[in-house]
Amino acid sequence: MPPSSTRSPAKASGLDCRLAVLGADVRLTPHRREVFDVLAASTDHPTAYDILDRVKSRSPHISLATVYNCLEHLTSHGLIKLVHLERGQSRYCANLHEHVHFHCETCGKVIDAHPATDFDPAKFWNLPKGTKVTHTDLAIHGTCSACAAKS
Amino acid sequence: MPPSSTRSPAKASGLDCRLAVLGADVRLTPHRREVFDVLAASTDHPTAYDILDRVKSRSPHISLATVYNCLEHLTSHGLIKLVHLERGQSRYCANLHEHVHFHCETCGKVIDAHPATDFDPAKFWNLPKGTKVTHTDLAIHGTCSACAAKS
DNA sequence: ATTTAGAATTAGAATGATTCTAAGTGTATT
DNA sequence: AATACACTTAGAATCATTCTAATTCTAAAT
Repeated sequence: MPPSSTRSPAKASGLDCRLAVLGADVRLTPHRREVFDVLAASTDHPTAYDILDRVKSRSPHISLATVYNCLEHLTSHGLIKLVHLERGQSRYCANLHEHVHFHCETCGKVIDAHPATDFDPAKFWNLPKGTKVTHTDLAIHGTCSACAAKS
Repeated sequence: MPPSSTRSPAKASGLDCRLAVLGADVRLTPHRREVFDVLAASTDHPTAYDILDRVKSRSPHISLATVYNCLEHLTSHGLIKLVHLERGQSRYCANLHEHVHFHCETCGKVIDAHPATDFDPAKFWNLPKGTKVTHTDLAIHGTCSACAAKS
């Protein structure tokens, strides 16, 4: 029986886990919760396969399709972000704070970089009139300090 | 017979086309030249398939593999750029001026936006010490003016 | 408690994009 | 003419992702 008189708009299932993110009370099935927890505990921007491997230690029978389903659900509900840096596998990121991605072209590592000051793309680039911006994705490519030290 | 006494470092073949880009004298085979010309004449950030279709009007027997080979060659020689905005097909761009990409999430259109003023990512984001930046990729997602007007 | 409806999960097939392979062709130098 | 080597090709192979159909699970209705 639900605790409040009206049903939550998002139907719950499974163990009915909840996650308070950005003021919203999102309910998650056990698998979705595990996928989220794995990603939240990762700072290396794992791919779907990486996440499958990590979730398997807790849920050995989870399938890749379910991981993709969970990631899609979490992404569309704004709990995680999808990162496209290169051709090939997409990466995922549970850091919801405003940030950009530094991508080392030598070792492939991806590092979050947080803003030092406010940034408004409209100030720097001439967008056609009437354009509405919902979000921006900045990827900074180069060599990380560790790789730069080696060469 | 080559015009100068020493051979160009990049061996030429075919009709030995040349292209002066960014001060360099790049030699191109006919197919590479056609792929470049098609892309240079396009402002819509075509995919490899789009480019295949357009090149076919001049060279009906060109294959997709050759288009990919040519695009890879042109990209690695800095004559064109690869653009990753979404999952799925990559797009290509012959605009070598500093610019960013506006991506309409409604109609999928991609528009180049040129800088209104100088932009240095290091001023806005805290990168670890010793990091070397080679280039940045900014994608601005939103709704283009045409799609915004419709809704 | 049982039934029902609908969402979640699964394995595996299907799709789509890209890369690889091996053979063939062409061009330039020997 | 012979050789070497880059370019091109078709098709196979690979990789990432999505789809499909069957199954399981949960919550609500009976």
